[in-house]
Formats: sequence, C-alpha cells, structure tokens
Amino acid sequence: MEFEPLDQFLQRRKKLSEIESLGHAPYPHKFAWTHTARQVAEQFGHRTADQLSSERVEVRVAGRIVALRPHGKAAFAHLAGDGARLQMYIKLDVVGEQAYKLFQLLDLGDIVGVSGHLFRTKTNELTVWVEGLELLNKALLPLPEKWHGLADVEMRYRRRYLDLIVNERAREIFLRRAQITRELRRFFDERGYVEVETPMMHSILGGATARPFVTHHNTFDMDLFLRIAPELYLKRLVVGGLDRVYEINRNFRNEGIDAIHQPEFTMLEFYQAYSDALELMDLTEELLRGLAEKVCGSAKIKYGEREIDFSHFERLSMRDAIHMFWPTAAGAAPSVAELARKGGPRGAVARYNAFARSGGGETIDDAGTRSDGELTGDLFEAVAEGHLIQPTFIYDFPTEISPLAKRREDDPSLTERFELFIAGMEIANGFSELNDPADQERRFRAQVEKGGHDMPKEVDTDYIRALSHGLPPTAGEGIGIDRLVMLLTDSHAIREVILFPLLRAEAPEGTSAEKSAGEGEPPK
RNA sequence: AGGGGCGUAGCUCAGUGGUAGAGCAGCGGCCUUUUAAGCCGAAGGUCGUGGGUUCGAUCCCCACCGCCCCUACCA
Repeated sequence: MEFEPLDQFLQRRKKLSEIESLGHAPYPHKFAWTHTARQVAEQFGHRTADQLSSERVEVRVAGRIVALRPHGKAAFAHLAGDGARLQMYIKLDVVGEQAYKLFQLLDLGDIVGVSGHLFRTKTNELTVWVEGLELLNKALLPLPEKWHGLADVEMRYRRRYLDLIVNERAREIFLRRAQITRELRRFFDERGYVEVETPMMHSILGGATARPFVTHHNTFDMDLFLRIAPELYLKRLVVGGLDRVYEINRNFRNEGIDAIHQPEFTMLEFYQAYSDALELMDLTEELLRGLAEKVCGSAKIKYGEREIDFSHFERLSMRDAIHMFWPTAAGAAPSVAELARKGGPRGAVARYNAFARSGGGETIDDAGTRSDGELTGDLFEAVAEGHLIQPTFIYDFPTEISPLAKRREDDPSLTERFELFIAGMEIANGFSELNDPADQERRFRAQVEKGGHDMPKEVDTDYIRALSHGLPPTAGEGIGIDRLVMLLTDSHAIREVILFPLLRAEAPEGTSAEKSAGEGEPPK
C-alpha cells in the first residue's frame, strides 16, 4: 500500500533499499540500549563538560529522529524517546564513511539507535558523540511540521499517533490519565476493595437511564445491549459477599456527542457494604483532594480561567440550590418549604416557564403526567447546575428520578443520593443503595410502564431475586473518569482525554480529491 | 436535529472575480559545534465534492461531505 504524500513515500522507500544495499538490515530485531533519552537527561543532565571529558560516560540510546541539522561532513540531530529529546553529534571522520552514508540516508521520523559517549557542545548542550549508528526502522511517511506540529483537531484525533509524537501536551494528558487511574486503584486497593470486571454485554438494560447500543450474539441468536452502567452487577457481587468492590471500565450510551459526552466513556463505580451516602461524600472529598494534590501538586488547580479548590466541598440540598440560584428576573425564588409542598415544584415551574418564555431560555416540560420530583430535578438543572463551579455536592434527590436509591427515613419523597458538580459538570453520582426488593420491584415496574426510549423495557427479575437473598446496607458511587481527567489536565473537551474518540467514519480514499473516479458514489 | 463558522501544497498558514503564494518537510548543490542551522537552485496544487451565476469561479450562489462552536438531546 502506498500513502500520500506519494513523492516522499516513494523517496523514503528508495532510501530504505539503498540502506539495505549498504548492508544494513531494513527491520532489525533489537537494539541493546542502556538509557532512554529521558534517563540520559535525568542521570547526566547536571554533569559539566569537564566532568564528562575526564570521566567518559558511554551510552546506547534509541529513539525517533525529530530534528536534523546537517553541516556537510558533520551533523546534529535530536532523538526523541521516553518523552525527552537528546541531541547527537555525528562526524564523518569519527564514524567512518559507511556509517556516515547511512546517516545521510536518514529522514525526520526514522527510528535509530546510537552509541557513543556524552559531551557538551559549545552551547553547553548535553550531546551524544556518536561512534556507532544503526537504523532501527525507517519512517516511510514524513512527520507533521516541526514548529507548529499538528494543529488540525480532526487529524489529531484520527491519527493520534502523530499527535503523540509531535504534541507534547497530548502525551502529557494521557500519561496523567494513566497516573489518575493508577492512583484511583491504589486508593481503593488500600481500603480493601476488590477490583472486578462485570459484563459489558447485557441482555437487560439497567443501572441508568440511557439509550443503548444493540448488538447480536450469533451462537445464542440473542440480541444484547452494550452496557450503560455496571451498577446492577456490582451490587450482585455485594450480595455475594464481596463487601467492597470497584470497577473502572467503559460504558456505552447511544446519545449525543459534545464537549462532555462521548458514546464510549469510562466510569469508576465502587460499592461498600455497611455504609451510606453520607460516608461516601466524605470519602469522595478525601479521594479527590488527594488526587489533585498527587497529580497536580496542589489541591487548588487551574481550570481555564478559573481556580478550582479541592480542599473545600460545598454541600447543598437540591431544593436549597434551586432557591439559591433562582434567576432574579424570574421573580421571587421559591422557598425550600414551597418546593417541599405537594404541587410546589409545579408552581415554581410555572413561574420559571413564564420567565423562560419571555426570553430567559428553554422552558421545562410541565405536562400533567410529570411528578413533583421530576419537575424538581428539571428546575435544578435549569437554574442551578451551571453555577456549580467549585466542588459542590447536591443531595436530597427526589425519589421519582432515583430508582435505585434508598429513601430518606424521614421523607419518602427524597432519597439518600447526591451528585458532585465541578466546573458545571456532573462528576459523580452516589447513594445509599435501595435494598428492599419489594420497593425495588415497584420502582422497576413504574419505569417499564412509563416507557420511553431511554427506559428499561423489562424488569431485571434476577436482580430482584439477588436483592431477595439480602443486600447489606450498602453505599455506591460512580465517578466519570473522563471528566475527572479533563479537570485534572485543564482540558476542555472530552475528546482531548480519550485517545481515540468516536468520529464519523472517514470517507474512503478516492471519494474526495486524491484518487481516480469510478469508485462509486460517496456513502450516503 | 437547528443556528453559526471553517475546509487552499504532506504540515502550519497567507491570498484574489482574470489558471495561486510563504515557511517547514521533500529533491539537487555547498557547508566538520548546530539547535526553528545557513546559503544557492529546482519541484510540488482538479483551492473538500458536485452543480449554478459569469466571457471567465479557488473567490459569488445552491446542495452534499467532513470538522469545530452554540443550542437541543443526555441521571
């Protein structure tokens, strides 16, 4: 197969065969390196020119050539490896004609191994004095522009490998993402949680309200859903005596794509027996504060123009938040008591919608079938959510919108549930788990009866059976890892923190500019 | 899904109703301490795709494709 830019592709392939005819293997199997470029910098970066000349340091380093400055019979180049760059200096009269000929056939992007000793140049840059040079792999395609790198966002996502080579920030984001998941695992492992993996292919939807992807198993001739949440399986495990479990893995939701939504996204979910939502809020604070300190070096982090302080978490009931953030232009804010009264939320929605219709934004669906709890949730989203910049727990979620959460003992219209908002994004959702099988069955049936494309079509009876064997009082929580990584890397699009985000399929080559006609119609 | 924006050389970007330009990369030449190396020379393009207006379209209009932003959807 050949790729654009064809002239350069063919040119490089020709050089490769010239290298072969010089007697070099085109694709050697290994290179015995002693240091990465980063290790050289870390271990010898402080040595002076004098120290290096009196005490020779021999190194063998492999990497990709990312800069090339030939000067006739000598040359400088930079090798990139392990996220660092290391300069090398190669001279004809040092390496000999054969090796220098090889060098002259090298291009930006080629992967080489060099051996030699370290020295400092006139400008005091730590450099390998090359005595031996081996081609490890010839790049047949050129790197993006060396100064501006790869800026086209579409190309950065589609060809993430180039983004990672050329844009240091991309590399840093994904290294930090790995650090974050590593720290999360450490946090839970230290506290006696067991990491588990539960099915991603479900025959019954559950654990969240979302539209699923559907797939099919041939042998069983069975339709399956890609999971929208692992929740119901994880709680089965708690029934089974795994008192503390967590899973970090993908969920799939067949819904919109924007700056904070991707169809494939990573959630941490964890469950602990003999606990409740209140304890989870404390645990979450500890987790996130520690994570920010560990990963960003401080509990106060920069996010865009703002500073977010993980050392203090606000706690507001949903009704408090509605009252507090009620737009002044919408008239008197509903009191918490009014929102708690039967029919109160409906009255507040009526006032809000009057305001919305006169230019305040979108109205809330106030159809007669909608419950006070649903209306309360909608009011919260319309009025308060966007204001929650500093870490804020919203608690006291209405029962109608919390089908898996345990009711408050003193108020069955509310659940022991919270969500955590930071920078206007929902980051976490946790609650005391409903463990009354009869109540759970009633709420499942209510969902199925209600219908709608994002509601379960059938009751997960095995889950009810599991609850009937006894789920201890348990608290559980989900944390959106992608959004958390966004916060901790100062990224403002979820695609920046997902290596290969979903994009529309690329038009096959030939349908656009480059190839001959006759390939047929462009896909519709 | 609706509104707005963008699409020019491999990459980063200028530009114009009269057949298109720079830097980097690539090619040829010179150059033994450079670092966005330098100097000289040549090459590279169906200006996203298709249609229309026009004597003439990369530019104006329409449709389509792709990406981005906003809104909607979204526990």
